[in-house]
Amino acid sequence: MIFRASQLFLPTLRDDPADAEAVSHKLLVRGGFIRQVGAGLWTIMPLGWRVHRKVEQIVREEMDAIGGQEMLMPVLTPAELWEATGRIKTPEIFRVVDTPYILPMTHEETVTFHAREIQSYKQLPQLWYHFQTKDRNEPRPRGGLLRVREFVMKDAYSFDRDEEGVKRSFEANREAYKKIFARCEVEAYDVVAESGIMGGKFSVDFLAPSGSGENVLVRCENGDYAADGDIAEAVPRVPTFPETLVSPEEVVTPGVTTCESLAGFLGIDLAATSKAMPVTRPDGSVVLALVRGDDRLSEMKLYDAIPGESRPSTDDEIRAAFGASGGSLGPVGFSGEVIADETLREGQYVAGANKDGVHLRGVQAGRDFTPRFADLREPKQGDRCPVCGGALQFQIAVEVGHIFNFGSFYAKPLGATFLDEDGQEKPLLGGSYGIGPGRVMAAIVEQHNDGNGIAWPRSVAPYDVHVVVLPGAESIAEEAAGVLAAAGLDVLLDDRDLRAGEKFADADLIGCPVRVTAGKKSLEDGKVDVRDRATGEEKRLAVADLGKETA
RNA sequence: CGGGGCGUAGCUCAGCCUGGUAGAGCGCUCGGUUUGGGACCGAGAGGUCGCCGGUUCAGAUCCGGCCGCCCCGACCA
Repeated sequence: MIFRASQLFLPTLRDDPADAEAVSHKLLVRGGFIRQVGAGLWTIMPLGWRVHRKVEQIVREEMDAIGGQEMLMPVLTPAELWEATGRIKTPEIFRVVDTPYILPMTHEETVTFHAREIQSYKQLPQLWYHFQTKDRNEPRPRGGLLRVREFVMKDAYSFDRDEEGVKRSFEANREAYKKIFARCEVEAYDVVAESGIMGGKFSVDFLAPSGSGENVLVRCENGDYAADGDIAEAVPRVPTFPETLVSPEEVVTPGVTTCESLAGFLGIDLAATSKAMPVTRPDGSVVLALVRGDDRLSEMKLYDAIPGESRPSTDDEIRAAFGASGGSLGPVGFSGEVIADETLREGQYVAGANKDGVHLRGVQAGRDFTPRFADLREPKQGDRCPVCGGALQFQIAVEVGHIFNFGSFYAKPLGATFLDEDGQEKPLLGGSYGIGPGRVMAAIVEQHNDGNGIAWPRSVAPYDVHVVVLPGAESIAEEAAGVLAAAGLDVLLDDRDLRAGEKFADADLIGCPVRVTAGKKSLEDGKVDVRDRATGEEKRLAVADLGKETA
């Protein structure tokens, strides 16, 4: 089909929007793909919607290929379904005031409501999906389409009779997702997002390296390890220890309150010091967390390691529990629980002495204090791969997909059971699989752009070919567009009354994969310029040859 | 929710400190010259300076409150 730019709503901007930071945010707004309505609220404009629909179609085809059945569940949802599962207390849920409805963040409750019609193991497995609006009262939307409060999500739900089936469904979806991202030309890695805890539940994130995003992808240079930075098990370097002591020795360290200044003062390796962070549990007890001096404590890992809702201790609590203040805390002589990072199992470290201005050398776990060990450190640049010891790369990434095994979490409270072969009534075992096409769009732009604009992969480009019409060459441009359209391509025909430079700039910005230019030269030789947006390669082709060359 | 920043024409911004007739560039409309990488000349249209209140003869400007948006952090099935 041919689409005439002169008649389209294609508002491109010359300048970056003032409030944009992320490349995808800038380019999608400048190119007229999206416009902001409020914080985290975006209209996808006609041009952007063409891309969105192409991403959707790829997702649809791959979901159908693994037996997915498309349906449509309503946005407006009875709150009672969410009361049944306890998720009603989720703070991000929008409630519709003075009604018994909510605007849900996802559809597990609703889909499980329907799964109650499944009676027998003979009907399993099932895989259902829809593309539907999700509303989430995000505390902080950001980065254009990267994090929003309302968006269309493809969410799929599987139901199985046993763990083996769950695993098959999960893996089928994982493979489908890999194909989806490959077809969209998004470089994405599936990484374990959470493992082995909470009753066998697990989930996998798909992370796309990007110029901006909210996740950190940790990846081994040899390709045998990839993880979300939040949970990556990276191996830190081995410290250079000073000479071993038979028991801890006090050393006076006036005014030394940081590990860096401590290491400098003593002339030792920063990695041979330890850092203490006290937290207070709901019952008022103080727990001391210990990591190596060159590491950062992961608060997320720490709070995961302590049951209940803990928080950093106040100065008063610290003084009461340790008899010293912030910079001089240590595990020796502390009566409460100590949680130490795994790195502290071996070796002797310098730690605070619980006296202001004094530290202890030669402090050894197991001998001088008895900690509980846990992984508490944040992985960092320079760490090695836990599989092969290779160098780890750290990249900012966008979470483009998330697949989740939730077991009977929803089926039990909602009473979605089936009769198994053995005559037993059992809860259905479920999984959910989410992709946001809008976020995928943003990730594609993050990965496919240059100084002039977007370079869409062919599979998701808003139009296949952008035909630039220069003055005098109107008829040959029409002819070229006709040949391309006859070959089954969607053609954006830029017939606007603008200068060549502006049309070229818009073509680069909008980023259709192929640009065809018809100008005065074309009148002489009947040929047009065909330029590849991504590589910049240009060739001159006869109009009649266009279809076969660019299809 | 904590920290920082911003709000003036469709867009990007200046003016505010030091109160006195609201500006520039781009875009838009009309006319003309141009036309293979964001041209030029001329004439125009376009603004309750985020909102409310206060101080003042006088508020875009000073003071107070509120709202909105962006960035960092917390949070993120």
